[in-house]
Amino acid sequence: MATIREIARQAHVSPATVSRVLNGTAAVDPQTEARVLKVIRETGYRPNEVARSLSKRSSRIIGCIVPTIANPFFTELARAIEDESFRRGYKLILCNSDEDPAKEEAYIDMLERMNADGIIITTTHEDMDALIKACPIPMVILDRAPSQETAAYSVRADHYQGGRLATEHLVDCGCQNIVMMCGPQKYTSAAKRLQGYRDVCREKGLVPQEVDCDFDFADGLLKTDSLLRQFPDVDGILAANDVVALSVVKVLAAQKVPIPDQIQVVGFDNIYLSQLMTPALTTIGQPITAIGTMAAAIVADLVEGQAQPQKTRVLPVELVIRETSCLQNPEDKQ
Amino acid sequence: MATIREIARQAHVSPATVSRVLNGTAAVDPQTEARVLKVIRETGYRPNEVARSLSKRSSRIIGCIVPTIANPFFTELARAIEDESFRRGYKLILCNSDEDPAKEEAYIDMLERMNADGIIITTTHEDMDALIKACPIPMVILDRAPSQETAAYSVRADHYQGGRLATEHLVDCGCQNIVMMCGPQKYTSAAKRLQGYRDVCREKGLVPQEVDCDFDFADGLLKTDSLLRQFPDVDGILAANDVVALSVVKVLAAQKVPIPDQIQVVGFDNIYLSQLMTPALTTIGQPITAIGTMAAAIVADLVEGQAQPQKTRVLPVELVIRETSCLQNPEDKQ
DNA sequence: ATGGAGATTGAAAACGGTTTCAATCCATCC
DNA sequence: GGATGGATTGAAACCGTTTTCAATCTCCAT
Repeated sequence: MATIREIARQAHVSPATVSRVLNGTAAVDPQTEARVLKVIRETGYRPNEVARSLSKRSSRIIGCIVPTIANPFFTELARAIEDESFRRGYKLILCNSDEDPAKEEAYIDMLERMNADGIIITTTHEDMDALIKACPIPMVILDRAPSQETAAYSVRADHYQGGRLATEHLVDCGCQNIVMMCGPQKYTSAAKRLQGYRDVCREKGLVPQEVDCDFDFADGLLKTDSLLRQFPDVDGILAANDVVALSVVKVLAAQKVPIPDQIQVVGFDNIYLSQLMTPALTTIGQPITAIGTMAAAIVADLVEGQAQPQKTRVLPVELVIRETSCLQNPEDKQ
Repeated sequence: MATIREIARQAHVSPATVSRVLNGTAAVDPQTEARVLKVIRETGYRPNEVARSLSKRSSRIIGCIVPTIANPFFTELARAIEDESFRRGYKLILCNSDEDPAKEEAYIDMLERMNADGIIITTTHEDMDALIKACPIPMVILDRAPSQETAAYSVRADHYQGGRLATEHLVDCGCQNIVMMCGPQKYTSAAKRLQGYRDVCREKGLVPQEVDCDFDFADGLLKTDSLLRQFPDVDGILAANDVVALSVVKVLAAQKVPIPDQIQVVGFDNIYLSQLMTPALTTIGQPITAIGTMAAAIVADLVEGQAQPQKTRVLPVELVIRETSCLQNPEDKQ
């Protein structure tokens, strides 16, 4: 691989001049420029990105850390982030934390040492604030709410409203015995949804019934099973997310419980898959693409020194009614 | 961020010595070492990875390029690759080519310029051989077969055998009118499966019936629809992959076609999702984790200068029978 | 002719590590 | 007592860019 000095030698100029034509950082005589470009073209020279990063202390790399790429919600998010990053001229490094704070820290450390320009992270750390404070480069929090004081940048959907919408919908569908499968409460997203559920229950005079559940298939299967045993009269299930909802539907189908006739199910996220399942899933839709795009745009702006006026962006959710729930007809009501 | 020279100054040694204790590349006096380590600990010094890469012309980064992270097959593969890479001390950069050869080349270019140590790629390039030849760093081809001459490293499942197994299974299930939804024939994986299908058809005296289909949900929905119109008597569908099979099942369910009673379906890949669908999918299982682990192990070995004796690894597939197919009972046979 | 101003250019110093090479020190061996 | 040799160490070059700073050149107004 040729170096810039080699190009300079062949074009009878200094490396500085080659750098200038490469980056357009200063005017160079058109004739000289043509000569340099010719040599570059002929040799197929490509500047070494590492040397460039070292010199500029910037790599045009954005790191993205998610709990797990196995959840389609995060891969769809990552796709949106990548698209926007790419559009703005950044490369994206996608990292899996496996919900392991240590691995998460290791990746942050790695990214900083690679001169990454920014980090977009859905942290699983209990102490989000410490993380943010310790990070010397722009960071935006995805899908989680940092505590007020840190005033970190964050983009997320309105999970509280989502919890409310889902619960209200099940009530509208005639459910009397709604059980919520709560995601891990250390995540603000899960906590907010639960809060929305509880508030609606109180308003409607229902007693909240809750089951803890991780955000994955395996635990979804397990917890659905125990849920059915613990609450034999359940007629509505609010799944922790779509992936869990899929497990719920799976277990119900295996037990020949008719959906939505006996039990109605609502998911959360509206991943692409939710419309392809059989039956198609009623769910709370997050604007996944908008969240990802916005997060990437914010880091890019920060990297380029454009201060963002608004630090916290909470995007609206929407109820998407499909086949796992059924609005009660007025005449059915006694 | 402190530099190595700063540490050297504080520890009253030269940068060379600090480097030596950091890397263990040469013996240093225990007392000196202790002094250096103390300073490192106190300052929280972390070596700059970029400078290190530049100097060593190696970054301990492995690039992984897949067509799309939206297909769970590739995310599961990526997870396995990441785990093995991580275990061997490499970072993984995951890139989406979107099945766009230009984007693919751009990523390869980027990786080379970042001093990536190796590349694992599921290429969508028609001319795989040119790609491989042009790449100055270790590369292993995933899920595709390079042409004999290049003798590039590759890891893949036995797609031909998979095509055969699936077809034979449908025949065993009593299907007389099997239609294959072929993936894009420019991919050797799709071509091999088709070949397996055709061979079994010939052996069994069936006439092959084929429909072209991309490897994604959207096209799966579209092509299932046209398939049903084109072949009204179809009683067995061989989907291009599990993702397409999911679409097939979706369309059949929407049209109230009973599965497997009227039409039986077999997928390909055995992604995690296939067991969670309703009905659970009969499919040809690829050893996804083994493929990923092996690919990562091979690049790592190559990077570390251990020549691999065997360039091509073809791993076995297996038939996984679930609910979308039904073996014919002997007594049912007339 | 002279003095700037502005346009081009190159030398050299970064950036923050690693590595080669030679120097120094000290113990050991004839 | 001097030669030998191994263990430690540091100076300096190097990796391949960018960037600062000063030098040179050109052109034009005075």
